[in-house]
Amino acid sequence: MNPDVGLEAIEHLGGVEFLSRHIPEEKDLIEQSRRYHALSDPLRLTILSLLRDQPLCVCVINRFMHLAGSKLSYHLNILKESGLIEGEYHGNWIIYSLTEQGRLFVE
Amino acid sequence: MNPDVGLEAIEHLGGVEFLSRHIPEEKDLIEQSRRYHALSDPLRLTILSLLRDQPLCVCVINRFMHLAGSKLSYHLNILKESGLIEGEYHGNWIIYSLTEQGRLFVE
DNA sequence: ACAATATTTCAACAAAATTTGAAATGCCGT
DNA sequence: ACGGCATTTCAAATTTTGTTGAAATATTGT
Repeated sequence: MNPDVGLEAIEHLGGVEFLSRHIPEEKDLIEQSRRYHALSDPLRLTILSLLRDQPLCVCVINRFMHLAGSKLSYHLNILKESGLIEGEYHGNWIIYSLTEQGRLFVE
Repeated sequence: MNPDVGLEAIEHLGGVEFLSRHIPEEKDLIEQSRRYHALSDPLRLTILSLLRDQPLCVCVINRFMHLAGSKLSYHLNILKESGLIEGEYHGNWIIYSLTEQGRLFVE
């Protein structure tokens, strides 16, 4: 037995399989969910906000965040791996900045 | 010792605390990360896509997804709790649809 | 009130993400 | 090459999230 909402409209269009017409491919779903996962933590969202107007080194970020170094590093790495930020050595420090992708999610 | 990038520009504007000027409040950070968490799973993204063009009952969603009922229910609940979908009984079935918020993340 | 179906809830378990502190690495100045 | 600082890496412990199957709840039709 079927509900009175939603199914007929689909059945006469080609059945349940027709529903798949807008579903992204598996690999895109995985990439997308990976990016959302990177955004799914308050600490990481804070880091993105900090980088909004200028690149910053880890030490300055942490003047603000007050985390164990390894913890901050862990979160920076997740943001980096998902393509939201990038980091580069300048002398003794690593300066992180938003990528173009990352910028899409700030502000 | 401080890096040659990022800090002075901040120091003379009011120090590290000035960085906080764009950081959302804690409760907003938590709500935001909660929403992103809901989006951080391929199954859940698939459900949102399925609902793109029409509300659907759980049974029709599952004709497509082929999940254990309790598993589908678990994911539906996460989407609902984060405000991306809403469900309502129509007769024997619960019909889920995208909320306005949810619509922002589909397509 | 009862049977039948759709869906959710619950508790136990499994898997994945996060935290922690110690050790390693990278870059600079001497 | 060495010493010092910034940052990362690693493995173990902890916490959170996701899965499973059984039992509970909700709704309709009789």
